[in-house]
Amino acid sequence: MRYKKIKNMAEFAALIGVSRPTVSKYFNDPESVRPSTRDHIEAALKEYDYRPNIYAINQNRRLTKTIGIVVPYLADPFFAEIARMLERRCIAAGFTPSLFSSHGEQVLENNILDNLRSLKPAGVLLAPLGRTSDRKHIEAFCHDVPTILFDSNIEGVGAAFVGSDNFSFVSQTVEYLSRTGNVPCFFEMKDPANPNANKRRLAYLEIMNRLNLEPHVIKIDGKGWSFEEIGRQGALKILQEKALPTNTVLCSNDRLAIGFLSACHELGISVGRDEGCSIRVASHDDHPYARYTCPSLTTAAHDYESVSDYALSTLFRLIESGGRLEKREETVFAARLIMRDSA
Amino acid sequence: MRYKKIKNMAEFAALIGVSRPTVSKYFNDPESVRPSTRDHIEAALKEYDYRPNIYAINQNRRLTKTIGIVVPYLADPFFAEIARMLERRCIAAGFTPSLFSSHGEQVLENNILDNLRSLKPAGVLLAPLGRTSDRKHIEAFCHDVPTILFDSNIEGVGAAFVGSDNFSFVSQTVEYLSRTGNVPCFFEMKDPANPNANKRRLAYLEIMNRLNLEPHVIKIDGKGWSFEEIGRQGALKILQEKALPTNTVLCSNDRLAIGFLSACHELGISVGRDEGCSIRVASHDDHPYARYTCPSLTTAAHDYESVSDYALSTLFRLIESGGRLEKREETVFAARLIMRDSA
DNA sequence: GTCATTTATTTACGCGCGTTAAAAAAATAT
DNA sequence: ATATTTTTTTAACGCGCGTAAATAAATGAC
Repeated sequence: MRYKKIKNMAEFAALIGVSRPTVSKYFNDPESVRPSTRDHIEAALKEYDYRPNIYAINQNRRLTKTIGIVVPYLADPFFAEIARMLERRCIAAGFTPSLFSSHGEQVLENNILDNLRSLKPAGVLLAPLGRTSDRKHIEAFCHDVPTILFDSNIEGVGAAFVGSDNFSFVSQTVEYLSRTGNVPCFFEMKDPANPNANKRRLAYLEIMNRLNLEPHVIKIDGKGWSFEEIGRQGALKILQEKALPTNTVLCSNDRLAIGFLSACHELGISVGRDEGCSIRVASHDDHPYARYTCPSLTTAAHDYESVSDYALSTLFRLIESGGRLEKREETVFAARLIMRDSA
Repeated sequence: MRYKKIKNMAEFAALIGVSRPTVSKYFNDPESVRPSTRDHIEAALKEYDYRPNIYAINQNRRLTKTIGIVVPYLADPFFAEIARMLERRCIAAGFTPSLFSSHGEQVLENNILDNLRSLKPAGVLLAPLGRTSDRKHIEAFCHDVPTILFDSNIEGVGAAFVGSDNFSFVSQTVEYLSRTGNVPCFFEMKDPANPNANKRRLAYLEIMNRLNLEPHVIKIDGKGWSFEEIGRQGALKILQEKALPTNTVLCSNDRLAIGFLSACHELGISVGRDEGCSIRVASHDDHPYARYTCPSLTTAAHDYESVSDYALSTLFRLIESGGRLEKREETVFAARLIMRDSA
């Protein structure tokens, strides 16, 4: 590395004895220049440290090499985990991921999309807030920017949706639970923000109906994204009132279940599939911490890998085809039952 | 909102009957134009939707209004939580936060810093990987970009460090544990990536020495960022070998403790401060999930609020003073003991 | 060694905005 | 009404790079 600081591409090109357009070509696509000049430039890049001004580069480009990733709540390890996978794959594909969290608020989601639009990203992967999203705003955004929705679907918005098959989650847990013990009741928030929650309840009702079993849905109060606390409070109430219709509880998602387990422990109620236990708890998502609850949580796992892989490959396809897909695609991946100790 | 799309500032200015330099002035500082013209422009902005091209804006600026936030591992809820607070405060202060995760890898940390440099951010908040960081690379970065380190300190690097006082964490937990029961042994990873871990061990040794108690440090194998699994495996080994020197375990951090609790449950060992329990477990961080473990985890809490507030206000001070502080500052905040059920 | 082909150079313009200096206009003071 | 101050306008240049056309040089096939 040499001392002198290089101001711009012209200076760099002059310094190494190559014309500026050639250097420009190199940065746009290293394969587009002759191997000998490529080597020459690359050797020079090691010597002097020069990086093109990205703002100048992007000013004229209609699209950049940025990919926006928007999640509703990054402090939720589920989204942190999927964001991690998406980021890595973007980098591997030569794009620059840019990560945003809506922190559960519509205003922020809208602001993020506004900012994102002016970043002129090649494409965007958006996991919307769900029920609290500003549908029109998102629609307008998707109209201008190639966008794939993931996790939460909004009918008709975005070029495609990639997510998990809620029916498959619930059918597996319900079947498993009813084959191994008592019939499960369904434990969920009264007004869930996430549309998947509604799908899961409907799936529960349908499956119970098919199996000719009586369904019980327990709806608890609470809003926001503190699902563990909401689950805990809801569970405390139900358990203290002894209002649990069966000894098997199927939570809508793992974070509620974590709260439920916490409440059980507080009240001295033993949870698990063992003889001595008085209650079974299962749920959905396979949250990164579901393995470490006490007892470990029986749940239905997202196919994280497939969802993130497919979301990104769909986005690349969308980008390559100029931002339009023939028709809106919806792809969901089946869950995998993870049998642990809680049920 | 009108139909026609506005290409650039000149077009917008012409459309609303104001000169382009005035519009430019307005965007740089709305206060710098006469109230009447300000109102006029703002009314027009509601009517037509025009946003200046950020790439053109930033091309000539030496510094942008971006603030980079870099954390070592975003899938760790601790960092997700602090990142959330930092982002919100940046937005409130009129900056645009840009969040990056090193995913535990040196290569990625270096790449992020390289990219960040060319983003010309007004300032950067960096929580480095720690032991696995490339010190020279970070040093070079800090030389060019106003940077505040947080969470993990690297001696002499960056304009300032803001974090938590590890000694205060450990002194409180150790005192509490030894006053309420048996003497604690210290449970940690053999080669912790995070420098705080070393400080915590040293603090433990010193405090035990002061209290005239015999220290026991248990070092377990494992590398990477899967602390829960590492803690679980380590605990299983120790517990099965019955190699625990006392019935009170102080884990270096909450994620290890979560793994420890999981192992205890698997082996049927009851954890808690109650009579019937055979072991007590405590730790440090007050991880967002520490409240929901079974039993809930007694721990020492970071002062998240103060750390993030102070880190950002220091950064703003640094930015205002042109990227240099008189001398490198180190600020640490005391912990707060959170007494729950595990010890 | 010649000719066709590929690759590099020269020259020049454009992008959208920051910025500045001088001139003009508007607001305020006298 | 005039002088003074403040604000806006006009005109013009620069930033760092993309890109296109014409020209020159290097390469490769025969």
